[in-house]
Amino acid sequence: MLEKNFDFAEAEKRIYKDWEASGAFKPAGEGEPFTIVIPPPNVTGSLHMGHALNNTLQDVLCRFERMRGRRVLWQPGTDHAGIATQMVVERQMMERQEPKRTEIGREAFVRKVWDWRHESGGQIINQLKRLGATCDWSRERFTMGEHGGGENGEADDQMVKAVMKVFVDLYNEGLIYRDKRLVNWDPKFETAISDLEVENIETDGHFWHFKYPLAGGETYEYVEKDEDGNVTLTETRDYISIATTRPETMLGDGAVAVHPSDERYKPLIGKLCEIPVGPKEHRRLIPIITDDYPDPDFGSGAVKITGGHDFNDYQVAKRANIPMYRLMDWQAAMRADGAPYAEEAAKAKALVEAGDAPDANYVDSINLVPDEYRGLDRFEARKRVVADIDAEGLMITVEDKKIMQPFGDRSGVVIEPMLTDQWFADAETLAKPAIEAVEKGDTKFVPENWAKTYFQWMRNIQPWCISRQLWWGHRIPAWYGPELVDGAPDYSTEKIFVAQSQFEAAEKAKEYYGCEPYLAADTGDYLQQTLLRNETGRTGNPIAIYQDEDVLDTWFSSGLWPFSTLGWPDASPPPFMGEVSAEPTEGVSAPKEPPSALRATSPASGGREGASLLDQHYPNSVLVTAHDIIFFWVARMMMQGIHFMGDVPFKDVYIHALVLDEKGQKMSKSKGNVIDPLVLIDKFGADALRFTLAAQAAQGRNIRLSEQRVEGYRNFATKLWNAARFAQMNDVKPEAGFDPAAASLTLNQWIIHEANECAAAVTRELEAYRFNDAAGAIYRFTWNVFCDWFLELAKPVFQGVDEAAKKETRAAGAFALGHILKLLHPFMPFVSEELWRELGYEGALITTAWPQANAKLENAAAAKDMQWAIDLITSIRSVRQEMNVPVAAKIPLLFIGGGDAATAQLKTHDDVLKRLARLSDISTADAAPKGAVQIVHGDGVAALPVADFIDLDAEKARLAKEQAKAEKEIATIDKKLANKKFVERAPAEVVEEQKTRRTGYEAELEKLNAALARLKDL
RNA sequence: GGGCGCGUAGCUCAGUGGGAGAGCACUACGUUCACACCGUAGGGGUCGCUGGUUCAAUCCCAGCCGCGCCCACCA
Repeated sequence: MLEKNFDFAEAEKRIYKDWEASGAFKPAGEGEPFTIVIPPPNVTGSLHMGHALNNTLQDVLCRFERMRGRRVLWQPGTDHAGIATQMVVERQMMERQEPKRTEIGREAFVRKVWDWRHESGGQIINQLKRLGATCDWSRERFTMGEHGGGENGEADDQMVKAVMKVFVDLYNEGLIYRDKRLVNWDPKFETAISDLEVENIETDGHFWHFKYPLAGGETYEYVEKDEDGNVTLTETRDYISIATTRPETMLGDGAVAVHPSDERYKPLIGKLCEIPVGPKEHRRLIPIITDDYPDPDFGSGAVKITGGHDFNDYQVAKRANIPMYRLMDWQAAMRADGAPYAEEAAKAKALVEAGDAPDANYVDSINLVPDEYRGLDRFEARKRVVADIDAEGLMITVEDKKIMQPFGDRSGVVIEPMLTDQWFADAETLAKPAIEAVEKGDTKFVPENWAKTYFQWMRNIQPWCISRQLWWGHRIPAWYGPELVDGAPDYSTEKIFVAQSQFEAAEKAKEYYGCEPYLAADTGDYLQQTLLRNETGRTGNPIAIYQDEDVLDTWFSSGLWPFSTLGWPDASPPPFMGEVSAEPTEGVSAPKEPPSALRATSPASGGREGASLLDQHYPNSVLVTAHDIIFFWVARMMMQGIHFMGDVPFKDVYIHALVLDEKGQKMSKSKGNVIDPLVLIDKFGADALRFTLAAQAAQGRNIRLSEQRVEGYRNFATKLWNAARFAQMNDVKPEAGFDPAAASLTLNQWIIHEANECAAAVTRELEAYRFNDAAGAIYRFTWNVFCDWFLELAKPVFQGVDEAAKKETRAAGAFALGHILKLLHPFMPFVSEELWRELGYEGALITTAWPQANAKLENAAAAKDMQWAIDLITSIRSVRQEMNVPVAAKIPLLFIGGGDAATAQLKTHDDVLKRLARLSDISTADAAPKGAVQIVHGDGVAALPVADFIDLDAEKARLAKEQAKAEKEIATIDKKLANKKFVERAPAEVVEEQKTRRTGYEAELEKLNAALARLKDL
C-alpha cells in the first residue's frame, strides 16, 4: 500500500541510482541515433534556473526518444571557461593569502587550476543529476581534455588534439592569421576580448569642447549659416574647435578630420594645428584632413583622430595613413617611461637619423606622454588634462552627456581600444557556408524567428579575435624564431611555426634552420638566448624558438563540441605528443607516452568506437540552448562544424526562453532575486520543478518563475500519486491478456479512447518542441479526465457486484494509468517511475516503449455517450447549487423526451448518475411535474422535482438568463445567415455549421420557453 | 540608428480567420470510504488604440501608444 504522499527526497536518490546502475543512460538498441550535446556549463558553475530549464528540456527530449526506441546519446561535459575559471582560482588564492599568480609563475598557476578543477570543479554535474538528467556520464568530456600535468599544453588528450588540429589547419588554409589591430582591451584581466564579450552601457559622461590652436598663430574667418543659407555667425578664429568624451586620448591624436563638404573648415584643410596638452615646447602639430566620417551637424563638425584608441578613428587613420600611437600600458595607465616605449622611440630615432622623419618634431612627438601624466590611471589623466587645458583658457565648454561606454562583461571595467598583436580567425569566410546552411534549411531554428538574429549577425561578422592574454586555456600552438636572412638568423624579424605540438614545431624549425632549435621556456628565456648569441657571436649556439604566450578564446574550443566530444579527429595518428626537453644542449628528446591513468579517462580517443560514434551521432539531432548564446556558441559551432566535418553540427536548434523572476527581471546575484533550483528541488521535488519549466516553455516568450507555480505542480504529482493509491486499493493493475481494443463497457472504451488521444497529442507536441502543449495535454488528461471522471465513474463499478465489469474496468484503468505514467515520464521521471514499479507494471519505466497512437483504440461513440452523461451530471450539480438544494439531499430525476437513445443512456449510466448527481431515482416522463427545475439536455429535458427547496423566482431568473443567452446566440447567427455575401462566399461547411448551431440553440430555446411557461402556472 | 518581440480575466500566460481559454488568486458550499497538496459550483475579459483587407478580425496588413530585449562607431 502506497503512503499518503510521495517521499520524493528519498525516492529521487534511490531511483536515479537505479537508472544509472542499469546503464539506461547509454546509447542502446538499433534504433535511429538521437543525439544532443549538452551546452557545457562552466566548470566553475553551479546550477541556476537557466541550466535547470535548458537541461529539463533536453532530458524531456532524450527520455521521449529513448522510449520511442531511438539510440539516444546525451553527451555531457563541462567547459574550461578561461577567464571565469582563472578568476575563481585567483580569488581563492587571494582569500587564502597565497602568493599571487604572477609571483608563482605560469606553470605553477596552471597546475593549481588543474588541482582546483579536480577538487572542486564540476559540482554542477552532480546538480544535473539531481534534476534527473540522463546524460551518458561515462562519456563526460572537458573542453581542455583530462590531462592535468600542465606541461606546456602538450596534446595527449583527444579533446586537446582536436583544438590543435583545428588551429593548425585553419592557419595553413589562411583562415587564421596574426595581425596588429585595434582590439577591445580589458585592463582588469589584461587581455584582449572579442566584440561579443563587450557590453555597451549608457553612462553619464561629459562632452568637452576644446580649442586646438592653429600652427603659427594663423587665423581664418569662421562662418556659420542656418538651413536657409543665412549667415548667423562670423568671427575670426585662430583655432579649430573639437569635442571629445575622452580627453586623455588627445595625446595620441594623429589628425583632426572634417567632412569634405563642410564649408566652415575649407580654409583649414591641409593646415596644421596643435594638440593643446603638455609642455608647450613639446606640443605636437597634427594635420587637418578631410574624411567622410565626421558629421558636420554633430559637435563642432571637427573630429580628433586617435587611431590607436578608438575604433572609428582607427578606420579613418588607416584610410588617411595617419600614425597611430599607443598611449597606455596594459593596465590602461598612461604609459610609463621606459621599456614598452623604447621600441617606437628607437624607430623614430632611426627615421630622423636616416633623414626620413616627417618633420623635426617627430622624435619629440614620439614622446607622447609628458612626465606629468606618466603612470597615471587613464581616468586620473583625463581629469588632469581637462584641468590643464581649462587653466590655459582653451576649454570652450563642457556638456553633460549620456555616452555608450564599453564594459568587459566579466570584469565590469571600461574597455580600452588598444593596438596590439593578436590572432584572428577569418570569420567572414567561415560564416558563408554557415549562413547558407540555415538558408537551405540544413539547420533549422525553432522558433524560426531566431534565424533572423543569426543571419543579422553572421552577415555582418567581424574578424574574430581568438587570442587571450590569459594562462588558463588552450595555449596557442605557434612558435616564434628569427627569420633566416642570407642564411643567418635575423633576430629583428619573426618566423612563425604553427604546429600541433611542441615536437612538431621543433621538427619544422629544424627543417627551416637546418639544425636543432632550442626551445625557450618563455620569452624571457628567448631574449636571453638571443642576446647570448648576438653578443658572443657564437653562431654555433642553437637558434632559439619560443611558444606564443597566449591562449585561445574559450569559445574556440567550445565551437568544436558537437564533434570533438564524439572522438574527432579519430583518423589522426595516435597521440604522440610527449614532452619535449627544454635543455638547450639536448634539443628535442624522444617523446614519452602519456601516463596510462590519463589514457583511461579518454576511452574514445582514436579507435573504432570513437569513429563509429562520430559517424552515428554527427550531425547531432538538436541543440537546445538560450538565445543569448546564439552568437557566442551556435554560430561558432556552425562555422567550425561545417568546415571540419563537411556537414552541419545539428539539424535543429531549439531556442528556449530566459528564466526571469516573478517580476520579469533577469535574475542576478546583485539584484538578489536569484531563485536557486536546488532549493526548489529540495522543497517540491525535481519532478515539480521540471514540470513547471516545461509547462511554461512556450515558444518565443520568457518564463517568469514563481514558487507558487512549482507548488502547484507538486500538488499535481500528489494528485497522481493518490489516484494511483486509489487504483492500488481497488486492485487496478496491469493485466497480461487484456486487449484494450476489445473493451466492452462504455466507460472503459471511453477512457481507452481518451488515453489514446492523449498519447497522440503529447507525441505530436513533443515532436514539434511544443513542450508547454505536451505538458498541458498530459496534465489535463491526468487530472481532468482520469481523476475527475474516470475514477469517479469507476467507483460504482468497483463497489458493485458485477465481477466481469470490475475485471474489465481494473484492466482498462491500469491501461489508462500506464499511459499516464509513460506520457508523463519525460516530464516527471521520478514519481512516474516509482508508481510504475509500485503498481506492478513490467520492467523499468525509463526503458519502456512509448505509447503509439492506435486507430483501433479510437471510439467516438463511447466518447459521445460518456460526454452525454458527464454533461448531465455537471448540469444537475450546477442547478442544485444554484437552487441551494442541500448537498445531502437525494432527489429524483425525470427525463422528458430524448427518445430511446436517452432512455438507453439513462440505463447505462444509472449508477453513476445517481452517485455523482446525488439522485434517488431515475425515470422517464412525458411532462415535467409542477415545481420541478428543468434542465435542457441534448434532445430532452431533465426535470428535478425539488419543490421543497425551490425558490420560484430564482428558478425563473435562472431560466430567463439561459433563455436570453440562447436568444442572443440565435440572433448573432441569424444576422450572419441573413447576410447574402456570407452565404455566398463563406465555405459551405462554415455555413452549414452555423445552421446546425442555430438548430441546437433553437431547440434549447423551445424547451426553455416551455419550462418557463410551466413555471407560470405555479 | 537598425533588428526582434510583447500588450488577451486581479496575476502569470496559452490560443485561433467563423462559438473567448488554462493555472493561480477570489467567492460560496463540502471533512461522500484516493487525495484539503482535495472536491463541487461560481464571479470575472469592448483580446492596447485607430484605420484597412475580408462575407467574417482577438487572430492578417498599416499606423499610433506603452513595454522589453538584441545589435550598432555619432566623436
